[in-house]
Amino acid sequence: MSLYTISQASEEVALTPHTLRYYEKEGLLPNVKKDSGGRRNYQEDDIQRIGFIKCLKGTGMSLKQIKEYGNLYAQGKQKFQERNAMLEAHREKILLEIKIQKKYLKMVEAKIEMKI
Amino acid sequence: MSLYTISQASEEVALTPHTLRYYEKEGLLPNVKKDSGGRRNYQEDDIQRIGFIKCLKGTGMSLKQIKEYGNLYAQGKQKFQERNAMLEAHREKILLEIKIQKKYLKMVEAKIEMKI
DNA sequence: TCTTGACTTAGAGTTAACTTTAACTGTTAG
DNA sequence: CTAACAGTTAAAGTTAACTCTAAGTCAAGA
Repeated sequence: MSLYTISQASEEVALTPHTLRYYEKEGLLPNVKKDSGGRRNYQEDDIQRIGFIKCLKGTGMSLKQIKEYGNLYAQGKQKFQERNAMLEAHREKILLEIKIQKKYLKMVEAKIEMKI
Repeated sequence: MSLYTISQASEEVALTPHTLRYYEKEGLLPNVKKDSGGRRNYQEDDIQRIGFIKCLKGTGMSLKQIKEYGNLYAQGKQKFQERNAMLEAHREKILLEIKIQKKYLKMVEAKIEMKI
């Protein structure tokens, strides 16, 4: 089954087809299947993967780092520790960022309350 | 009193002197005082203002918009409503962003917990 | 058959927010 | 006096993550 064509996947993950090809070219999406005519067939796990890429990217990880993470992932359990350490460091980064955002939120709210 | 020279202000707000001049040139810091020799003297309210600029910038507002906000600010109470509307919209944006970050945090934590 | 959507490579363009460089001149503290 | 710090303009360079253009080829559905 061809679960998703590029334009269907594009809609599903809210990225343009161009960006999907770009991610693939940059090595973030290895092993995307293609049909006899060379068209991409995104499988469910590709969609999941893109979802996680968006999560990492949305929390400030660079595509370069995301790619490194993916490479570790591809090397299986032998790289499990390294990969998990990466995620845990990233988790701390997100926690800190949320903390900062909350502080900034308070500053903005204080300014609003000033009414001057 | 010259409260802060550029390098003192630079340390205080954790921005390079170059960036401070750049912000000034871009119109984000109007009315920075200068001494007889043309050197910048940052006053306490300049430092406060830079702090708020960092807050807005840190929550994703572009320098261009920050400048617009500053312009409204400079026009006093006649633009109070417009300015406050801007802040309130920004407040919503921050709230949404925190929400998204929390969702992403959960996704990362789930991945960590998977241990695969 | 024709239109639509997909594919390719390769490179140029975009945007934001700096950052650096050049090529100086001027001021002040020790 | 001189080193350290400050100033100027003007323009080029950097980085990330696209985004677009060219200049085609190819395949499938109505």
